[in-house]
Amino acid sequence: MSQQSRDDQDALIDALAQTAFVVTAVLGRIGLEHDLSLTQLRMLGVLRDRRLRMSGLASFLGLEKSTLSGLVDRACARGLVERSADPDDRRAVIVALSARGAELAAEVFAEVSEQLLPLLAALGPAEQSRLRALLAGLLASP
Amino acid sequence: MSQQSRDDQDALIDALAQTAFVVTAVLGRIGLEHDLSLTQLRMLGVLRDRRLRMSGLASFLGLEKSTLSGLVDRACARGLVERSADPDDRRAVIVALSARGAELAAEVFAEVSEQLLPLLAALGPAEQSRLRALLAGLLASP
DNA sequence: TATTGTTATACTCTATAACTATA
DNA sequence: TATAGTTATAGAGTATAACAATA
Repeated sequence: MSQQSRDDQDALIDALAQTAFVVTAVLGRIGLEHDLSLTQLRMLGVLRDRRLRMSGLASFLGLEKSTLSGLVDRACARGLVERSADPDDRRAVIVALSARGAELAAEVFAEVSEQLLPLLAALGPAEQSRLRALLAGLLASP
Repeated sequence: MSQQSRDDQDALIDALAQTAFVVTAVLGRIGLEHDLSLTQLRMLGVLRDRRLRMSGLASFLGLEKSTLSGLVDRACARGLVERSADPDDRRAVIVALSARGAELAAEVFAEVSEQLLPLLAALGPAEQSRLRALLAGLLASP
């Protein structure tokens, strides 16, 4: 039993797309309050746990290296990230959060949690666990 | 029991954000193949079931009216949407999909389903139902 | 006067192509 | 020759401010 009709699947896909838009909108709004585009926000998020070369960061974000040059330029000018030389390869440039960038990233991502939490409050604790497990399954699928 | 620890909630928020990025990436990639930005894609999606005035469409998409003017200009130039007069208010402009726009929208959104479905295959039928219900609860919350 | 939409302007994000420096 | 980054250029998306036409 419990067959999935075409309509059921469509409804799920719709729900997923809408959820994506809602979450993205929250990220965008919080970013805006700190003068950060979604891309800058993602960059800060990626750099929270890592130091990367320009090329590595570009492929992480799915951007061309020329795009990243501009992105890093602007973040650098604002003192959020820093470029440094790679001692192993003099062509390469390492990008890392500055102290101020790390501080801002922590602040922003705390706000994100804060603003998504009320959304989650619509679900009970058991349901939250269940949702977490389901999304984990989804994300693991490659 | 079944208390939610801080870490559990953070994990759920992380999963939500990642899901949003994955879904958005799929939408973006399919859009790209048809020379449609995410915003153009959303506009087509909104106009699938509605005819709207410029102002209505702008607020639907969360954009300034001036932004929408350019967006509609470009979509118009490609023959995807059409402007027409509002008989009730000569200041207003009605935007609607053209025949070709409707065709493209149907095609693109069929592709979206096609590409998200395999992701969903990671879950069994009962889990899909459960996820749908949970997301619906989430989206209903505000 | 207030509202609807467009235009002018400016900035960010994005890619492609050409270039420099290093490997 | 090939790779890492930057620069030049161009186009889309975005907002603010000024404007025209209509209500």
